[in-house]
Amino acid sequence: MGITKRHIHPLQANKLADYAKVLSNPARVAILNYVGDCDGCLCKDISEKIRLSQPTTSQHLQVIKKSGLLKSKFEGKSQYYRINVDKLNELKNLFQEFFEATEAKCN
Amino acid sequence: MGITKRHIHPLQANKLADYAKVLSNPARVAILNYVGDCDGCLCKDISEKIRLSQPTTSQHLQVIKKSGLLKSKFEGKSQYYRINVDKLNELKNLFQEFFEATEAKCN
DNA sequence: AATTAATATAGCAATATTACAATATTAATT
DNA sequence: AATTAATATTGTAATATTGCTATATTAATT
Repeated sequence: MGITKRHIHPLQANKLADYAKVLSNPARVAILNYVGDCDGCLCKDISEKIRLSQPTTSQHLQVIKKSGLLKSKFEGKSQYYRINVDKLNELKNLFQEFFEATEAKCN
Repeated sequence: MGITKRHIHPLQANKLADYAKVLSNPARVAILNYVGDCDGCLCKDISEKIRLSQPTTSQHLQVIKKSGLLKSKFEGKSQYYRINVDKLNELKNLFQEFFEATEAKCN
């Protein structure tokens, strides 16, 4: 035991929790804020901006990218990160629906 | 090391991450779904519904309550949980603003 | 006062997360 | 070919999370 029992919960609950987990670390939120600001960001720049080491930043970037919220493009040895706006909208709607559905039940 | 470095991040990033952490476990999302449905739920009923033990459910309830998303009232030995709709709205707006602000930057 | 019922707490084991330094990989540049 | 620069990977340590069983607490009921 000690591991989350995903299989006993509804799919929707697992999905929301998975996305929430991406946002559950302030470094990742800060990264998303910064990547939104610049237009194509490098890992090195991000790591300096958020003041975490390059490897730590790289790992966070991979976690966010795996969720689909970030996309990236290599140009030579440089990898430029951008927000995936489609995915961002998907999340916005998912959270919105959760909050509204939960609120609607309370009447 | 190994602990999240909250102090290096903006307050807003920490705040969003804290709330996201509450939603980052499917059991807690399932609890919120269920408590929304019933009108005043008991820990025991919730634990049966979400199929986790009573102590585990109790702990999740405390985590959610600490965030403000749930409120409760004792009647005798029974504790009735309800959604705190005001807090729910606060979260809805917080997430909404995050998604919209992030999206707005991408233009 | 003893019993019952609802909830909370303590203690534990398994696993996950966070962050780093050191190193490896990769691709452009000299 | 050697160097540089950007990123990724490996290994590690500290801490956090998840869930359980066993037990404690609390308040109503008998």
